[in-house]
Amino acid sequence: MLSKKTKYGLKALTFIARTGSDVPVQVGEIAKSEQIPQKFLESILLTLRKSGILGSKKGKHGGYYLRKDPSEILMTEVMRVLEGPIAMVQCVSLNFYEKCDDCPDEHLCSVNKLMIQVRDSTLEVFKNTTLKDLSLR
Amino acid sequence: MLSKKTKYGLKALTFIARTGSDVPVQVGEIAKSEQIPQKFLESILLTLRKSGILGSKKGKHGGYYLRKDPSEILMTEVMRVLEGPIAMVQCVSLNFYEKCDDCPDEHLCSVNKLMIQVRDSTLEVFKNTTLKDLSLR
DNA sequence: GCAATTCCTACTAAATCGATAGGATTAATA
DNA sequence: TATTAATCCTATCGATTTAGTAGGAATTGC
Repeated sequence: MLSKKTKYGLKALTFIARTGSDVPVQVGEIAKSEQIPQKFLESILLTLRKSGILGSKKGKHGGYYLRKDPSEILMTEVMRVLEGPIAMVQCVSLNFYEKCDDCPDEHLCSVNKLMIQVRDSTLEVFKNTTLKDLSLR
Repeated sequence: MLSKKTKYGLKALTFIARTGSDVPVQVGEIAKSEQIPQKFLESILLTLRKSGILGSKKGKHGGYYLRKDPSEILMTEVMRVLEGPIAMVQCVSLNFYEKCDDCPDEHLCSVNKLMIQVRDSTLEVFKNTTLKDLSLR
């Protein structure tokens, strides 16, 4: 299941992209419009800023803005920041690989085999979807 | 992330399929070979039996066996039994649909749009993979 | 009757999730 | 320069889920 963090994060990014401007958008505005607990959203946007997807401006009239054009923000990047590994098992993860402690040989493992396929097909979707695609109504 | 339950369940099913016979396989044998805590595995195989994927024989020389040929056991079925919904959000699930409480209109929701694609591509993998495929080395 | 197996219920420790609380820091503006 | 409004940061917390464990009842083969 998708975490609320990721869900809220995607909605917030979409909201910002849909404004179509470079003027910073405030957390409160997004929280109200998307029905997201404001404090929770704050921490999510902070994560997105630290990862470089969002930029921020502090103080009065501050807020968050996209650091790239929506058409250049891939879902692979967003999902990895918000949700973590895209693969369903670590032994199949491209960016977060770790050997299974129980599995003696990955190449004989049926779970490994299946999850590679799932990873690749999911990756295909994320690689071909940008924030611009999400923001189109 | 895939739960251990699902991981162990898939490994156990593969193990049983690989025996290639109708003689019941004992939990202890699978647990030992696949390095799975026996009591935990017991409960998993019980779930698979209740769902109709496995059959069982009690008492001495008892154990678990497949109720269908491995080539007829689809991953869609196995995954739904072990892991639950295939979709990453309920509002996109075919078998476990539920409306999001926060989302006023699914058709305008960017998360919905993205997760439908992920669901379909994952489903495509599961629909085209059988236990037989997994059991081939 | 005994041994070996599945079946069933209940419990538990640890981790994760979904927040909330409280304030520090920064920037615009009057 | 004081005020206000925003982000930034750390810490905490209750609820839920996960990954088992414990103990024994029921069933079957010999």
